[in-house]
Amino acid sequence: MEILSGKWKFHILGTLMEGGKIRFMDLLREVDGIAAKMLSKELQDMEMNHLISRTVLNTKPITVEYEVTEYGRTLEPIIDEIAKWGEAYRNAMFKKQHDQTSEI
Amino acid sequence: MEILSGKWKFHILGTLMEGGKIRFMDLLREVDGIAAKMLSKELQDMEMNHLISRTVLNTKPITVEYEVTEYGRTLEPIIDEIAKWGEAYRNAMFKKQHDQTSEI
DNA sequence: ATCATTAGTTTCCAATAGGAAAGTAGTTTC
DNA sequence: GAAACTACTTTCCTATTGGAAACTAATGAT
Repeated sequence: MEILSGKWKFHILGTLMEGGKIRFMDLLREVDGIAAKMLSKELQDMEMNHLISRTVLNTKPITVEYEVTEYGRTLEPIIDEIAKWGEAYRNAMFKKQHDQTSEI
Repeated sequence: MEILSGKWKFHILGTLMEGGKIRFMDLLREVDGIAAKMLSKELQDMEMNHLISRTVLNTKPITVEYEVTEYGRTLEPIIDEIAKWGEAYRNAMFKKQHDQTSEI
């Protein structure tokens, strides 16, 4: 699943799946810790893969709404399965202080 | 799922799940395109996360067998769900020539 | 002695990922 | 006219990822 690669796509997609249509700035606030550049890049990425749709609204300051597409919804079983796993095995935390992505 | 991050973990885990116990050199041959360094690193990573086990056998030239642990097996629903998705939506390839993560 | 096979490790390097901060541009409010 | 809000983009920089190739070390075969 290279289409879900990167640090943020799962979180963004999860947020959009439970929240429906969400504007850029609201995503920036809801996805904790993400920078504008990353959010923009990840959204473009997922839009290119047709997982989400982008709609520009002609409001006072323009706003842009993002939404999971029908195609993106087909990923829900996977996202759900992962969420389920997370809940079930979160307690079995086998990570240690010198975590695997770094050196000894 | 940072524990399944990287280019190879899914492939290695999938191979081990269907193949049972597999030796290093056999994995190197079965996981197409992987370099020894990467295989070694990813196996260590997954061993640290208790997804697989490593067993040294005292054969003529020593051999090392890798196997999915009981804990690693708990990821099977996720792997299966992803495989299912891949089969169902492989045809809907929305990736274009100037693709963001790979080449053509 | 040299080669092959086992399971790695080491080195060197290029490409990608990711973050902080500032900038752009249009509109509206004070 | 300055500040604020929208949605980004740009720049600069560091860290991580990943690959190719060579190397180590033990053992066995030719």
